[in-house]
Amino acid sequence: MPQPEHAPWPMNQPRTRIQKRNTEVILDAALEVFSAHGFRGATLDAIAEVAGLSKPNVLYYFASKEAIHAALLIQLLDTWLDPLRDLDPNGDPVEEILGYVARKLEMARAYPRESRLFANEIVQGAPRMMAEIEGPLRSLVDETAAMIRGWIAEGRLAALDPHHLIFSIWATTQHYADFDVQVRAILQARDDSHFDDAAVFLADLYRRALTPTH
Amino acid sequence: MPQPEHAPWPMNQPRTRIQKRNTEVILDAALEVFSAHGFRGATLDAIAEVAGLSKPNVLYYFASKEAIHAALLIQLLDTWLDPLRDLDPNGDPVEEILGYVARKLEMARAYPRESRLFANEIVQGAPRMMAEIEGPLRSLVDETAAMIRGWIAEGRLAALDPHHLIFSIWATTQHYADFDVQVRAILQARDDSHFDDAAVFLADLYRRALTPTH
DNA sequence: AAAGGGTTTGACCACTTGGTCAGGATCACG
DNA sequence: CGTGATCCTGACCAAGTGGTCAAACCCTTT
Repeated sequence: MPQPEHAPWPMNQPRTRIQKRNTEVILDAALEVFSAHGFRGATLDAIAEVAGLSKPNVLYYFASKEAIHAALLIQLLDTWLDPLRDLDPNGDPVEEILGYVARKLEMARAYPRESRLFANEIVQGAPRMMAEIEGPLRSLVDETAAMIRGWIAEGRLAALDPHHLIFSIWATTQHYADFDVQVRAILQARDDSHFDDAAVFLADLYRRALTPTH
Repeated sequence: MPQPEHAPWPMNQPRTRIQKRNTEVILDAALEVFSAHGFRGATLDAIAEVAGLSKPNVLYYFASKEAIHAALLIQLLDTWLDPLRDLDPNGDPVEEILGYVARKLEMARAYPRESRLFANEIVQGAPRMMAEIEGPLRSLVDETAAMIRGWIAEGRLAALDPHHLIFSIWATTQHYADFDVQVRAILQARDDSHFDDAAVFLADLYRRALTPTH
């Protein structure tokens, strides 16, 4: 009878100690499984096993597989875009963008599963994220693009298409998380140190490309 | 009784007209489905429906779901790497690399499904492609990196890490295929014309970054 | 036109999957 | 304590899955 009707308590602030622990454990396990197999490829059994819980118990905390996935995505997009919001219109343009590249690369190193979760979703057509992309994400990108255009007009940045510049930064940094196995196989990397080389490379690349030529 | 024992005729040159047509139809349908859902997310029923054949008939031409997937990947990697082989050690370094970028972007435009098939496989850990990556792919990349290092030593190219340069080219060009829906949503693109802008941007980016400063 | 192969299919099977449910175990609090 | 709410589970189900098979249906060749 007292089964929660999914979910009666506010997801963001669980009511009991156990709720807090288990929702966290489940979301972490789900991140592991969804990022490794995509939505359809992930199974509740796998999530339950990684979480160390029984399948019905997982479904006690989340109404469905969809609900777990949705909870993950909502939680993700915000933190994922934070570095972009940190761009300071009053800073030095080249250094601001280089800083953004560095922060984005650092996220790829620290949160590869989140990056792959995102990648899986987009590659497969973003069926559960289109609204977020067309709404908040597009707005933020457009604002940033306008800011960059301003810098270019002031002659403080080389003239490059702002939107495609942003795309290229996303692509190059997330590549080290999404295509991790390929990068590691080619570099025969045993640890994370190639991220340092990548940081140097990307700083060089974008500094050379973005510094205005007078 | 005369069921082919999977597959008795050489896959590359089917024996009958019908075999040729149906294997092609199946592989095309499989490309569609695998690239959109990943291996585990794809179903034989879906492939059969897209192909316009019955499920048992699909399994008459391929031994299993795995076999279809393998046939696709084998066929893919070669053509995928061809542009890299076209780099001419005797050409102008900057123009050679810009040409490579342009060809790679053109492939992303012309063969987005192939790119996404590849992306799905790598993002999910490349469980069925590791051998190819650690073998032929790594060799080719290492050779190319050595060539680029030579150009740099001659002062004909800016000093940038060759491996990471190659990664960045893959990342930026394939991004337009793999993250197609995101790119389209942000640019509100209704056709393919943003690929032209991307071509201009990438040429600008890499020309500025790669041209040596004397 | 008959034969012999290549081709196609409906029916079927074992297994996996997301999800349900009744009841039991455990916890928090008066 | 004890009692009510929270937490957990084994057993179960319907739908979907990859794959099999015998029988029927072509299609070509003689």
